[in-house]
Amino acid sequence: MLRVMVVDDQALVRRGFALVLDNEPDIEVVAEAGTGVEAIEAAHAQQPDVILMDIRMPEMDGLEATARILEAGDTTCRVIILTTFDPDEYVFRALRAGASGFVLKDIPPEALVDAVRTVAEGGAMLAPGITQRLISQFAQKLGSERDLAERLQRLTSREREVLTAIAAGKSNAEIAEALFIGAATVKSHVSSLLSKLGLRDRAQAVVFAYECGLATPGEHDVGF
Amino acid sequence: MLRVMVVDDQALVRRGFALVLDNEPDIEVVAEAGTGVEAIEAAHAQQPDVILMDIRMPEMDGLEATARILEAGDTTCRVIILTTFDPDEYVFRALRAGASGFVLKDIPPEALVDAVRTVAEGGAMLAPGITQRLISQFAQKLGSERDLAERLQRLTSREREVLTAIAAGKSNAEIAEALFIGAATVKSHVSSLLSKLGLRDRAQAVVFAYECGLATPGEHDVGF
DNA sequence: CCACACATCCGCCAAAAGCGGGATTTTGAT
DNA sequence: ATCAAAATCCCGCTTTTGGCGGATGTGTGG
Repeated sequence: MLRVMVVDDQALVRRGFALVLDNEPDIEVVAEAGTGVEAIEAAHAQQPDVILMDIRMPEMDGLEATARILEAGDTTCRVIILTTFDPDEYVFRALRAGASGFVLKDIPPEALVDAVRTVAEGGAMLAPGITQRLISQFAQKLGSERDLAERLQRLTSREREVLTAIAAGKSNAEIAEALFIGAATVKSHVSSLLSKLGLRDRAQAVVFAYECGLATPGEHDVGF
Repeated sequence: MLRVMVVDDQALVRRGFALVLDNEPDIEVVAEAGTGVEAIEAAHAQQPDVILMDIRMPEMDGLEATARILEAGDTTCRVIILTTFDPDEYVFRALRAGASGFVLKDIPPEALVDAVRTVAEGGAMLAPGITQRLISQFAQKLGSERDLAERLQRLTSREREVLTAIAAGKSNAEIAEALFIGAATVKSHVSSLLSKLGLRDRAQAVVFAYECGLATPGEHDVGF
């Protein structure tokens, strides 16, 4: 039995969703909440499997509440964000908060039920437009890498190694130490790869490394 | 009326999907193809709205065919990739090729029909697991950007401007020219921002800019 | 076998970058 | 009005960097 909680400040909306879900034999609405604070308390007390969370609410908005509930770590529940209209500005915050779904309130009842089941099973469900945008953003990044990656092949393996190190923010001396070669040799490799790639300095080399996918954001700590 | 094309090397599978779709009043299967090459020809000739594309096929796989069809630009059709099992390795290629959907073949018929309609309307439809992974990857990246972006706030607006220019591969002289200030001033800003961010040189500054999202791959040409 | 290309290595030198000062003006907030 | 912060500029000084030339090994193909 799927234990679901519905969070919305409008009681009528809340009851509507709750009725739709309770009508399913395998779904049980175990809690309702009208504010973010209530939601946090109820999530802790009832430990639902899935939470349907509205964004606009008094006291604390749904995204903040989502983040707190999931950060607490004392629960394994998953959250579907409900919104009325253009989700553009909220979607990134929602994903960062840890939401597993993001659907519009005009979703057909069957689709909502599907979404709850899907999310409970570990999947994710986004409104079609959101998915489309997520894909676009992803594809754009991957797309430009191809032609640049070809230029990478003109480098020797040693040069690629050096370029990777440069893209990690290492100085020539550090690269020399890491590769067990002389500092002068590193400079030679650097000069060579800059020339081959048509770049001027190591800063441009870092840019190139990121643009072609040799380095990708989120890989290293920027502790330096 | 939605014009749909089904591409799969197994005739039975093809017919199965085609029958399901043709059964809908607003959907018409206008073409079928058994190979990637056939798919390209048929897409050009029939101009379908949506293409259901299998991955594994002789002659040319579905991803390659998808890329060619969409690259051609003489069509506005959208593609849903069909696959049997673990799509892990194909997902990125598919998204890069321009696919608007990625679903497993064990999808329920109604859901497939939904997917076709959704995609035709400009949305996207991914298998729940895929969506989940896409979200995870996104959330991870956004997460690491968060704290770094805070450090960005310690900079003055001018310093952020300079940092952006550095992240574009510009030299101090070029930055000076672009901002209508003296080269010495640029050096001051650079020194200041490096100090504030705890970085050593401009190469690390570029890394920081990419890691915190100030610069993102795929934005500028690496023509320099 | 021997040229030739290529990768790898090193030293020298000029240019750029980065550092630590200091000074002036503009801007904003109290 | 006043004070603080930011933005602008300047100047030496040291370190790093990048370009140039040259040395060595390792193949590959004529």
